[in-house]
Amino acid sequence: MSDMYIRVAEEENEEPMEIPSEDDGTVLLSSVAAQFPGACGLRYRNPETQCMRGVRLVEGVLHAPENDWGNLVYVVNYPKDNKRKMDEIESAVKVKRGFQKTSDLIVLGLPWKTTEQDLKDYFTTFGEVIMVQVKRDTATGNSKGFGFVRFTDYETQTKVVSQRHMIDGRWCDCKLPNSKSSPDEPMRSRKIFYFMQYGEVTDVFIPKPFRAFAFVTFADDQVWPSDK
DNA sequence: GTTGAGCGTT
Repeated sequence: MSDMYIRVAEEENEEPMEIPSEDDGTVLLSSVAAQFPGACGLRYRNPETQCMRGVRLVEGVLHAPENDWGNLVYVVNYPKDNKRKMDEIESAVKVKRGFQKTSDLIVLGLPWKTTEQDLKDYFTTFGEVIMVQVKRDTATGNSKGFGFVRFTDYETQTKVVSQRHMIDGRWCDCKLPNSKSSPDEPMRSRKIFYFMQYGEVTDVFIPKPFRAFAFVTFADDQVWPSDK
């Protein structure tokens, strides 16, 4: 009985992992938790009733149903609190995918000759454009050498802000404007949830101006993404 | 008729 393993998976349809049992046929919860951090128990689907059943757990020791682990795949239980966090992660992902607002971007370094049509033609190659502006002297009509652009999709905005742009022969920069009309930055608290699955987050730093990356500090010095 | 870091007449 010293070389027995039971098969355990994160979810019913996922790749099982073999977890060693003890000499008396039990399995230590700590053995499960070593492979599935945060685990608080096991469950399995009863072949007769097709219902999920919990595995008996007494003082950190998991006991085989009917004194035989059989060839079943056991599924890891996590505390409800963890489940709640996972829901928050999923909703945060939805926020990123669907409800992220765009803002006007300032375009610096434009050639004097560049028109709004030129700007629209250029930026449309990245994605759908809501509007473009070239700022001009009201008296002369001459370009001031900068303008604004707004995109439909936040993904497009992120892409555009993260690189430089060759427009009519000059390198230009797109940034979030300092001044008005930027309904941004309620994202700090949301972004944290992306990393909560990897460990406790102690700090999040998002560079200003926005440069499409950020620094996340963990309490633990060894955090790795799960390999799914 | 010029210029080259910045921040938006409506």
